[in-house]
Amino acid sequence: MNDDRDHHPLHTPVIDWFDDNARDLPWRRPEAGAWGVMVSEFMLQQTPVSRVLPVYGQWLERWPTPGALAADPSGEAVRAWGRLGYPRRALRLHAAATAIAQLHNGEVPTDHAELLALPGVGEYTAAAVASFAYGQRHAVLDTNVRRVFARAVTGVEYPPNATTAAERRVAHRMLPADEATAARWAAATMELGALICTARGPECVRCPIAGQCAWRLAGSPEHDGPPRRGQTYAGTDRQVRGRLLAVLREATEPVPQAALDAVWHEPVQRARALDGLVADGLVEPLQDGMYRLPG
DNA sequence: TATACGTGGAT
DNA sequence: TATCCAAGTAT
Repeated sequence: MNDDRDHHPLHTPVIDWFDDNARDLPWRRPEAGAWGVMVSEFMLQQTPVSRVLPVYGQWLERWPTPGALAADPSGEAVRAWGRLGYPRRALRLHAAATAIAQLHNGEVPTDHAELLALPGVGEYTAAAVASFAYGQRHAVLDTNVRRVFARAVTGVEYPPNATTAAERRVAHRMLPADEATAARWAAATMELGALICTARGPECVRCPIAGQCAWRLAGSPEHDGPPRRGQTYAGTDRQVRGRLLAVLREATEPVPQAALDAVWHEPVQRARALDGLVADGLVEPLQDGMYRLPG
Protein backbone atom coordinates (compact mmCIF):
# COMPACT_ATOMS: atom_id res chain seq x y z
CA MET A 1 0.00 0.00 0.00
CA ASN A 2 2.22 2.77 1.25
CA ASP A 3 5.84 2.04 0.45
CA ASP A 4 6.93 4.84 2.74
CA ARG A 5 5.58 3.02 5.70
CA ASP A 6 7.41 -0.20 5.00
CA HIS A 7 10.69 1.38 4.10
CA HIS A 8 10.94 4.64 5.95
CA PRO A 9 14.59 5.72 5.96
CA LEU A 10 14.68 5.93 9.76
CA HIS A 11 13.61 2.33 10.41
CA THR A 12 16.76 0.43 9.53
CA PRO A 13 19.35 2.66 11.21
CA VAL A 14 17.34 2.92 14.44
CA ILE A 15 16.62 -0.80 14.66
CA ASP A 16 20.21 -1.71 13.74
CA TRP A 17 21.43 0.65 16.44
CA PHE A 18 19.07 -1.03 18.91
CA ASP A 19 20.43 -4.45 17.96
CA ASP A 20 23.87 -3.30 19.05
CA ASN A 21 23.02 -1.02 21.98
CA ALA A 22 19.90 -2.28 23.75
CA ARG A 23 20.39 -2.55 27.49
CA ASP A 24 20.03 -5.99 29.01
CA LEU A 25 17.08 -5.15 31.25
CA PRO A 26 15.34 -7.96 33.15
CA TRP A 27 11.90 -7.18 31.76
CA ARG A 28 13.28 -7.57 28.24
CA ARG A 29 14.35 -11.15 28.82
CA PRO A 30 12.03 -13.87 27.52
CA GLU A 31 11.53 -15.31 31.00
CA ALA A 32 10.00 -12.02 32.18
CA GLY A 33 6.73 -12.89 30.48
CA ALA A 34 3.78 -10.56 30.11
CA TRP A 35 3.40 -10.15 33.86
CA GLY A 36 7.03 -9.09 34.18
CA VAL A 37 6.54 -6.59 31.38
CA MET A 38 3.40 -5.22 33.00
CA VAL A 39 5.05 -4.86 36.41
CA SER A 40 7.98 -3.05 34.84
CA GLU A 41 5.72 -0.67 32.96
CA PHE A 42 3.88 0.30 36.13
CA MET A 43 7.12 0.88 37.98
CA LEU A 44 8.72 2.81 35.15
CA GLN A 45 5.92 5.37 34.95
CA GLN A 46 7.72 8.62 35.75
CA THR A 47 10.52 6.67 37.41
CA PRO A 48 14.11 6.03 36.23
CA VAL A 49 15.30 2.53 35.37
CA SER A 50 18.05 2.60 38.00
CA ARG A 51 15.55 2.98 40.81
CA VAL A 52 13.14 0.39 39.43
CA LEU A 53 15.70 -2.39 39.02
CA PRO A 54 16.01 -3.58 42.65
CA VAL A 55 12.32 -3.27 43.47
CA TYR A 56 11.36 -5.08 40.27
CA GLY A 57 13.49 -8.07 41.18
CA GLN A 58 12.07 -8.37 44.68
CA TRP A 59 8.54 -7.91 43.39
CA LEU A 60 8.70 -10.67 40.79
CA GLU A 61 10.34 -13.01 43.26
CA ARG A 62 7.56 -12.46 45.78
CA TRP A 63 4.68 -12.26 43.30
CA PRO A 64 5.63 -14.23 40.18
CA THR A 65 2.05 -14.17 38.87
CA PRO A 66 -0.92 -11.78 38.99
CA GLY A 67 -2.76 -14.32 41.13
CA ALA A 68 0.00 -14.31 43.71
CA LEU A 69 -0.19 -10.55 44.08
CA ALA A 70 -3.99 -10.55 44.15
CA ALA A 71 -3.92 -13.06 47.01
CA ASP A 72 -2.07 -10.63 49.28
CA PRO A 73 -3.49 -7.44 50.85
CA SER A 74 -3.08 -4.27 48.81
CA GLY A 75 -1.13 -2.78 51.72
CA GLU A 76 1.63 -5.30 51.13
CA ALA A 77 1.95 -4.01 47.58
CA VAL A 78 2.20 -0.46 48.92
CA ARG A 79 4.86 -1.56 51.38
CA ALA A 80 6.90 -3.42 48.77
CA TRP A 81 6.67 -0.41 46.49
CA GLY A 82 9.10 1.24 48.85
CA ARG A 83 10.32 4.67 47.80
CA LEU A 84 9.60 4.37 44.10
CA GLY A 85 7.15 7.26 44.37
CA TYR A 86 3.53 7.68 43.27
CA PRO A 87 2.38 4.82 45.52
CA ARG A 88 -1.08 4.86 43.98
CA ARG A 89 0.64 2.89 41.22
CA ALA A 90 1.16 0.04 43.70
CA LEU A 91 -2.52 0.08 44.55
CA ARG A 92 -3.48 0.10 40.88
CA LEU A 93 -1.08 -2.71 40.06
CA HIS A 94 -2.65 -4.75 42.83
CA ALA A 95 -6.11 -3.91 41.48
CA ALA A 96 -5.01 -4.83 37.96
CA ALA A 97 -3.69 -8.16 39.24
CA THR A 98 -7.01 -8.79 40.95
CA ALA A 99 -8.91 -8.03 37.76
CA ILE A 100 -6.59 -10.31 35.78
CA ALA A 101 -7.09 -13.12 38.28
CA GLN A 102 -10.86 -12.73 38.31
CA LEU A 103 -11.67 -11.77 34.73
CA HIS A 104 -8.82 -13.13 32.63
CA ASN A 105 -8.06 -16.50 34.16
CA GLY A 106 -4.88 -15.18 35.70
CA GLU A 107 -3.29 -14.30 32.36
CA VAL A 108 -2.32 -10.78 31.33
CA PRO A 109 -4.75 -9.99 28.48
CA THR A 110 -3.36 -9.84 24.96
CA ASP A 111 -6.11 -7.58 23.71
CA HIS A 112 -5.34 -3.87 23.70
CA ALA A 113 -8.85 -2.82 24.78
CA GLU A 114 -8.82 -5.30 27.65
CA LEU A 115 -5.43 -4.03 28.77
CA LEU A 116 -6.67 -0.45 28.64
CA ALA A 117 -9.60 -1.37 30.87
CA LEU A 118 -7.29 -2.46 33.69
CA PRO A 119 -6.68 -0.06 36.60
CA GLY A 120 -3.56 2.02 36.12
CA VAL A 121 -3.22 1.06 32.46
CA GLY A 122 -3.53 4.05 30.16
CA GLU A 123 -2.75 4.77 26.55
CA TYR A 124 0.97 4.26 26.88
CA THR A 125 1.00 1.17 29.11
CA ALA A 126 -1.63 -0.68 27.09
CA ALA A 127 0.38 -0.18 23.92
CA ALA A 128 3.66 -1.02 25.65
CA VAL A 129 2.44 -4.33 27.10
CA ALA A 130 0.77 -5.34 23.85
CA SER A 131 3.91 -4.47 21.91
CA PHE A 132 6.70 -5.62 24.23
CA ALA A 133 5.02 -8.66 25.74
CA TYR A 134 3.01 -9.85 22.77
CA GLY A 135 4.82 -8.42 19.76
CA GLN A 136 1.80 -6.53 18.50
CA ARG A 137 1.81 -3.46 16.27
CA HIS A 138 0.97 -0.35 18.29
CA ALA A 139 2.16 3.23 18.45
CA VAL A 140 3.99 3.34 21.78
CA LEU A 141 4.14 7.00 22.74
CA ASP A 142 6.12 7.60 25.89
CA THR A 143 8.17 10.65 26.74
CA ASN A 144 11.25 9.20 25.01
CA VAL A 145 9.50 8.38 21.75
CA ARG A 146 7.70 11.72 21.75
CA ARG A 147 11.02 13.53 22.06
CA VAL A 148 12.64 11.45 19.31
CA PHE A 149 9.76 12.21 16.94
CA ALA A 150 9.66 15.87 17.95
CA ARG A 151 13.29 16.19 16.92
CA ALA A 152 13.85 13.69 14.12
CA VAL A 153 10.50 14.14 12.36
CA THR A 154 8.95 17.45 13.42
CA GLY A 155 12.18 19.37 13.84
CA VAL A 156 11.62 20.90 17.29
CA GLU A 157 13.60 20.41 20.47
CA TYR A 158 10.76 19.25 22.73
CA PRO A 159 7.29 17.76 22.29
CA PRO A 160 4.21 19.56 23.69
CA ASN A 161 3.40 19.19 27.39
CA ALA A 162 0.52 16.82 26.71
CA THR A 163 0.34 14.24 23.93
CA THR A 164 -1.49 15.69 20.92
CA ALA A 165 -3.42 14.21 18.02
CA ALA A 166 -0.65 15.43 15.73
CA GLU A 167 1.90 13.38 17.64
CA ARG A 168 -0.30 10.31 17.39
CA ARG A 169 -0.56 10.82 13.64
CA VAL A 170 3.22 11.02 13.33
CA ALA A 171 3.66 7.90 15.45
CA HIS A 172 1.20 5.93 13.33
CA ARG A 173 2.67 7.18 10.09
CA MET A 174 6.11 6.08 11.22
CA LEU A 175 5.00 2.66 12.44
CA PRO A 176 6.43 -0.18 10.31
CA ALA A 177 3.73 -2.21 8.58
CA ASP A 178 5.10 -5.56 9.68
CA GLU A 179 4.00 -6.51 13.18
CA ALA A 180 7.31 -7.84 14.48
CA THR A 181 9.20 -4.91 12.99
CA ALA A 182 6.74 -2.47 14.53
CA ALA A 183 7.32 -3.97 17.96
CA ARG A 184 11.07 -3.75 17.47
CA TRP A 185 10.72 -0.16 16.29
CA ALA A 186 8.74 0.78 19.39
CA ALA A 187 11.43 -0.55 21.72
CA ALA A 188 14.23 0.92 19.58
CA THR A 189 12.83 4.45 19.44
CA MET A 190 12.22 4.39 23.17
CA GLU A 191 15.78 3.26 23.84
CA LEU A 192 17.17 5.88 21.49
CA GLY A 193 15.34 8.56 23.45
CA ALA A 194 16.52 7.13 26.76
CA LEU A 195 20.20 6.73 25.85
CA ILE A 196 21.04 9.19 23.05
CA CYS A 197 18.24 11.64 22.28
CA THR A 198 17.94 12.74 25.89
CA ALA A 199 16.06 15.78 27.14
CA ARG A 200 19.20 17.63 28.08
CA GLY A 201 22.51 17.21 26.31
CA PRO A 202 21.57 14.77 23.54
CA GLU A 203 24.56 12.85 22.18
CA CYS A 204 23.95 13.56 18.54
CA VAL A 205 27.47 12.42 17.64
CA ARG A 206 26.45 8.88 18.57
CA CYS A 207 22.98 9.08 17.04
CA PRO A 208 22.29 6.68 14.17
CA ILE A 209 19.93 9.15 12.49
CA ALA A 210 21.71 12.42 13.18
CA GLY A 211 22.17 12.97 9.45
CA GLN A 212 18.42 12.72 8.88
CA CYS A 213 17.21 14.51 12.00
CA ALA A 214 14.91 17.40 11.12
CA TRP A 215 15.89 19.29 14.27
CA ARG A 216 19.62 19.08 13.54
CA LEU A 217 19.08 19.92 9.88
CA ALA A 218 17.24 23.05 11.08
CA GLY A 219 20.26 24.03 13.16
CA SER A 220 19.05 22.62 16.51
CA PRO A 221 16.82 25.60 17.34
CA GLU A 222 16.03 26.06 21.02
CA HIS A 223 12.57 25.36 22.36
CA ASP A 224 10.41 28.45 22.03
CA GLY A 225 6.85 27.52 23.04
CA PRO A 226 5.35 27.77 26.54
CA PRO A 227 7.70 26.84 29.41
CA ARG A 228 7.68 23.17 30.28
CA ARG A 229 6.08 23.23 33.67
CA GLY A 230 8.29 22.00 36.45
CA GLN A 231 6.72 20.50 39.55
CA THR A 232 7.39 22.15 42.86
CA TYR A 233 7.51 19.74 45.73
CA ALA A 234 8.76 21.24 48.96
CA GLY A 235 5.87 22.22 51.19
CA THR A 236 3.20 20.54 49.08
CA ASP A 237 0.59 18.02 50.13
CA ARG A 238 2.58 15.49 48.13
CA GLN A 239 5.54 15.91 50.41
CA VAL A 240 3.36 15.49 53.49
CA ARG A 241 1.69 12.43 52.03
CA GLY A 242 5.10 10.98 51.32
CA ARG A 243 6.20 11.46 54.91
CA LEU A 244 3.02 10.00 56.35
CA LEU A 245 3.17 6.96 54.14
CA ALA A 246 6.85 6.42 54.90
CA VAL A 247 5.99 6.02 58.59
CA LEU A 248 3.30 3.47 57.81
CA ARG A 249 5.49 1.53 55.38
CA GLU A 250 8.16 1.06 58.02
CA ALA A 251 5.71 0.02 60.72
CA THR A 252 4.68 -3.60 61.11
CA GLU A 253 1.97 -2.72 63.61
CA PRO A 254 -0.79 -0.08 63.46
CA VAL A 255 0.54 3.41 64.11
CA PRO A 256 -1.01 5.91 66.56
CA GLN A 257 -2.11 9.34 65.38
CA ALA A 258 0.70 10.95 67.39
CA ALA A 259 3.35 9.19 65.33
CA LEU A 260 1.82 10.64 62.17
CA ASP A 261 1.44 14.10 63.71
CA ALA A 262 5.20 14.19 64.23
CA VAL A 263 6.02 14.27 60.53
CA TRP A 264 4.52 17.70 59.77
CA HIS A 265 4.06 20.80 61.87
CA GLU A 266 1.06 22.35 60.17
CA PRO A 267 -2.10 20.57 61.41
CA VAL A 268 -4.51 21.62 58.67
CA GLN A 269 -2.29 20.48 55.84
CA ARG A 270 -1.33 17.37 57.76
CA ALA A 271 -4.96 16.39 58.25
CA ARG A 272 -5.77 17.11 54.61
CA ALA A 273 -2.89 14.91 53.48
CA LEU A 274 -3.93 12.05 55.73
CA ASP A 275 -7.55 12.33 54.61
CA GLY A 276 -6.34 12.19 51.03
CA LEU A 277 -4.35 9.04 51.66
CA VAL A 278 -7.38 7.40 53.28
CA ALA A 279 -9.63 8.52 50.41
CA ASP A 280 -7.14 7.05 47.93
CA GLY A 281 -7.15 3.72 49.76
CA LEU A 282 -3.48 4.01 50.65
CA VAL A 283 -4.13 4.23 54.37
CA GLU A 284 -6.69 2.40 56.50
CA PRO A 285 -8.01 4.16 59.62
CA LEU A 286 -8.67 1.85 62.55
CA GLN A 287 -10.36 2.46 65.87
CA ASP A 288 -8.92 4.78 68.54
CA GLY A 289 -6.93 6.93 66.11
CA MET A 290 -4.76 4.12 64.84
CA TYR A 291 -3.67 3.81 61.21
CA ARG A 292 -2.04 1.22 58.98
CA LEU A 293 -1.53 0.25 55.37
CA PRO A 294 -4.69 -1.36 53.95
CA GLY A 295 -5.16 -4.94 55.08
C1' DT B 1 -7.32 20.55 29.21
C1' DA B 2 -5.11 21.44 33.59
C1' DT B 3 -3.91 19.55 37.83
C1' DA B 4 -2.64 16.15 41.48
C1' DC B 5 0.21 12.63 42.36
C1' DG B 6 6.60 10.85 45.12
C1' DT B 7 11.23 10.47 44.99
C1' DG B 8 16.01 11.19 44.20
C1' DG B 9 19.90 11.88 40.91
C1' DA B 10 22.00 15.17 37.73
C1' DT B 11 23.35 19.77 36.40
C1' DT C 1 20.93 25.80 46.00
C1' DA C 2 17.37 25.59 42.51
C1' DT C 3 15.60 23.31 38.60
C1' DC C 4 15.05 19.81 35.65
C1' DC C 5 13.84 15.35 34.68
C1' DA C 6 12.40 10.31 34.85
C1' DA C 7 8.90 3.99 30.17
C1' DG C 8 1.99 8.28 32.90
C1' DT C 9 -2.77 7.85 34.80
C1' DA C 10 -7.02 9.54 36.56
C1' DT C 11 -10.13 13.09 37.11
